[in-house]
Amino acid sequence: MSDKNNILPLEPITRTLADRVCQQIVTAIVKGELPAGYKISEPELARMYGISRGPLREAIRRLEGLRLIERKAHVGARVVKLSANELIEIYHVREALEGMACRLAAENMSDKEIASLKALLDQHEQSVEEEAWSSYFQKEGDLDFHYRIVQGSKNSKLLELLGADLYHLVRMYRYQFSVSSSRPKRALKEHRQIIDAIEARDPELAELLMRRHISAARRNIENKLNQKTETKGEKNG
Amino acid sequence: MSDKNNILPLEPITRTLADRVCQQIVTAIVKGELPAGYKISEPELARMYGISRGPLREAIRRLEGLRLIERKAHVGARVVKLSANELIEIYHVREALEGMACRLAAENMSDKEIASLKALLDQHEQSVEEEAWSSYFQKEGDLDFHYRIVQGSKNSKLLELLGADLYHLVRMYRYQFSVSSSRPKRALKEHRQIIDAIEARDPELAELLMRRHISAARRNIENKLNQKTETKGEKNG
DNA sequence: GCCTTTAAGATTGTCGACAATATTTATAGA
DNA sequence: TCTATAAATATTGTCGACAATCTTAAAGGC
Repeated sequence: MSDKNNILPLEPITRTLADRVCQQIVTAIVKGELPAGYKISEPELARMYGISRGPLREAIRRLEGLRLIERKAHVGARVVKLSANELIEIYHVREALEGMACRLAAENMSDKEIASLKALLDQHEQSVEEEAWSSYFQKEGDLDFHYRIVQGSKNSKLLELLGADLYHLVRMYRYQFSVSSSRPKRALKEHRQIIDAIEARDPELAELLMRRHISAARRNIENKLNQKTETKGEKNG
Repeated sequence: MSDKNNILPLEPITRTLADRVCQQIVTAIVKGELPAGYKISEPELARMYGISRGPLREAIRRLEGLRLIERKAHVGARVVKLSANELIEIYHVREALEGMACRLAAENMSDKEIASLKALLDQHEQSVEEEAWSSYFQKEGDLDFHYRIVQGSKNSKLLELLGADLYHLVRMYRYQFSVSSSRPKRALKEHRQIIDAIEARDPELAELLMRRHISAARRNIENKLNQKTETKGEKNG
């Protein structure tokens, strides 16, 4: 209580330089400020963020763990450039993982969490009807719903995998392709069905509905991609 | 084609110090030479492997990505100590992920891969009947089967998640608890059913069987753990 | 005798410099 | 003019030392 801790940060502003810079770079990549495929120069980034190469390398290593950058020995690191195929792959993984999360959530989610999630959906519905359901809120709101279900599964491994490894990639994709979830009302309805199944403590149904929900999103993307390639004309036919 | 490449290593002997040391530490952890919960001292390990702290920190950071080490800022790193609960969690994740992998494998696995996998099962069966099906071969053989199916899914994200994040943890668990798969003949029979479903190109059935297979293994472990806690007596009743 | 405070020790975080490797550019030969 | 070799450059990998932080232990006060 002396004069040493007179300024103690309310938020964990910084635990270490690498931590802080890592978060900054994550944001930069997700928002596209560091574009996909960008070659990362260690001295350049170090100068940009005002730190030495040591902590920066630590941050880069962590970003690699998050699958946001790829690195080759003696060559360097690049921001990942997810192909259409990889995006489809991610949705297959989400279908499996979030389906299981939903099943477990139906068993382990507390009544309080369920009530809170239903309230969130009410909020979303209001946004939809006000047609203020645009861009930012939609994206974050949708992910918020899915994230809460994963939390409700009470399975820390699921949370790690979906949260750390896939969450940022999906966010990056949505930002850069500015994907509107295509049919907000339809998605909201499916969300309601899911939470109803969870509230009814019906694991089978909850998993089934979540898998359908994500599977539909995947097929939607597949269709869009097919249209694009058709528009482009036949290149390698 | 000059004298520069006269000695090109068949195996990637060493790409970088961090790479090599990382693999060494993985093996050490899996085999229990670095016991669970062990406090990792950077100077000590650096001296042990004859490298500086720089590459060692790089390796430690990678190990953290593989979930084999947990680290806290300014405190240090410890070898993970997976609890019974976490082990169950991992099996839930495996059920979801490998179920999906099996579904995709039924669609994407080549006839050649299927034939090869059936040959592998013949080999396993022979080992069982010779009762040489003990310890090492059993563990690695089982994982080999599962790994090949994941490869057959042709989904690189699945391969990353199951290969990098979960594979080593399962290996570690099997080594340290020296778990025998309880019923080798039963497991082999289930493996045959699975490959049959894949060969029949029946994704639904393939996924169902794989999920049952892993789910059964999980319940088996749960039972053993319950027996243990019962034997221990009631502690927090 | 127990708790608080303070100081010592050890460990991790950070930095700048050097060495090894890959890429690029320039030059010589066909 | 094109190709291949070789030097030059830039980038990454590695190292040792210093600074900040946490842990442990001891001393003083209540």
